Amino acid sequence: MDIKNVDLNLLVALDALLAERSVSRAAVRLHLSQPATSALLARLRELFGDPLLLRSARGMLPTSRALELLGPVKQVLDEIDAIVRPRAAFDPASAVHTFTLSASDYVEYALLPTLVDFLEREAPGVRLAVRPLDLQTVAQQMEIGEVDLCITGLQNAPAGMYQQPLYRERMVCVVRRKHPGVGARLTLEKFCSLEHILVSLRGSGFSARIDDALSKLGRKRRVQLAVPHFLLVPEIVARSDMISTLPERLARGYANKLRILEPPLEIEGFTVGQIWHERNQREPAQIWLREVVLKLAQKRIPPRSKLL
DNA sequence: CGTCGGCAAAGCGTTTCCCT
DNA sequence: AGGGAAACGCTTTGCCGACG
Repeated sequence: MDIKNVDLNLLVALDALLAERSVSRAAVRLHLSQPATSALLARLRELFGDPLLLRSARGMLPTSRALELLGPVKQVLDEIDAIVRPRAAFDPASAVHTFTLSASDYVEYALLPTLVDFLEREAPGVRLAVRPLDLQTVAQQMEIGEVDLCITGLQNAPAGMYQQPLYRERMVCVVRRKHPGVGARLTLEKFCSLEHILVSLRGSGFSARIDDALSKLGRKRRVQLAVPHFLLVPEIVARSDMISTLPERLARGYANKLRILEPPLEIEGFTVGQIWHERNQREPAQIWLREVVLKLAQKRIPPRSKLL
C-alpha cells in the first residue's frame, strides 16, 4: 500500500467512529451526513481488511484490530494537527522552552543575571543554554538552528542576519585599588608606561584599535597579555600592577577591587546588539525573547556616575 | 512547448427507503 | 431508532486535441 493512495481524512473518520462507536454520532462530529459517514466506514473496512465496527445488541462494537489502531491513529492526528494549526502566541507563564544564546562572557556578565532573574519570575518553564561566542561559526550555528540569538558587539555581526542595537557601551581603564603608580588622574604618559592586558575575542594579536589611536599620537603601549575572555581580566588586574581597558559595565561590577579611570585618550566604545537568523524572524517565542532582552538591556543602563 | 477548452470518469456528498 | 444501500447530482480530475 502506498501512502499517497490513502486519503488521510479516512483516519479522521476512523478516529471519530472509534471514539463515538456510532456512525450517526461520528457523522455529527465530522459535520457529515450519516450515509456519508457510513460510506467512509466502508472504505476504512476495505483499507484495513477488517470490519472495524460490528453491530451488536448494545450498538457498534470495535474489533480488536480497531482497538489496536485507536492509539496510533490518535497520535498521528495530534501530530498533524500540531503541524497545520496556526502558531499560538507565546505564553511565557506556561511555555516549556529552551533558548540557546551565544554571547561573550562580558555579555553574559552584563545581561545574564537580569535575564535569568526575569525568566525565573515570568517564565518558569523557559530554560537557557549559553554557548561561548565563536565568531567564526556563529552564523552557521544560527542558520542550522543550533543558536537562537547571538548577543555581541555589532561590529562583530555576521552578514545577512537581522540585528538590533541594545545599548551603547563605553570603555574605561582599570587598575588595582592600591596601585602605587597611578594617581587620581591617568595621564597618557602613565597609560603608555604600564603593562597592558588586552582582550581579543578572536584570540589573535596584541593590538587593538587603541593602538591605532596611540600611534596617531606618536605613542605606543606594551601589551603583556592577550586573553580571549573578559572575566579573567579584573582578577589579574586586581593582583598585579597591570592596566586594562574594559567595557564600563564590567569594570563597575568589580569596583570593590579595581579603580576605574577615565582613559587619557579618545577610545571608541561599541554598540551591543542582538543578532538572529531569518528563520527566527516570525517565531512567536523568538520574538518574545528578543523583546525581553531589549527591555532588560535598556533598563540596565546605569546613570553616568562620576569616575573615581 | 505550454495553455486552454471539452469530455468522460471518478469521487464524494445528499436524499430516500429498507432492514435489523 | 439507527445503520446500510441505492439512486442521484454536483464537483473534481485526468485525458486529449486545438491553438498560439
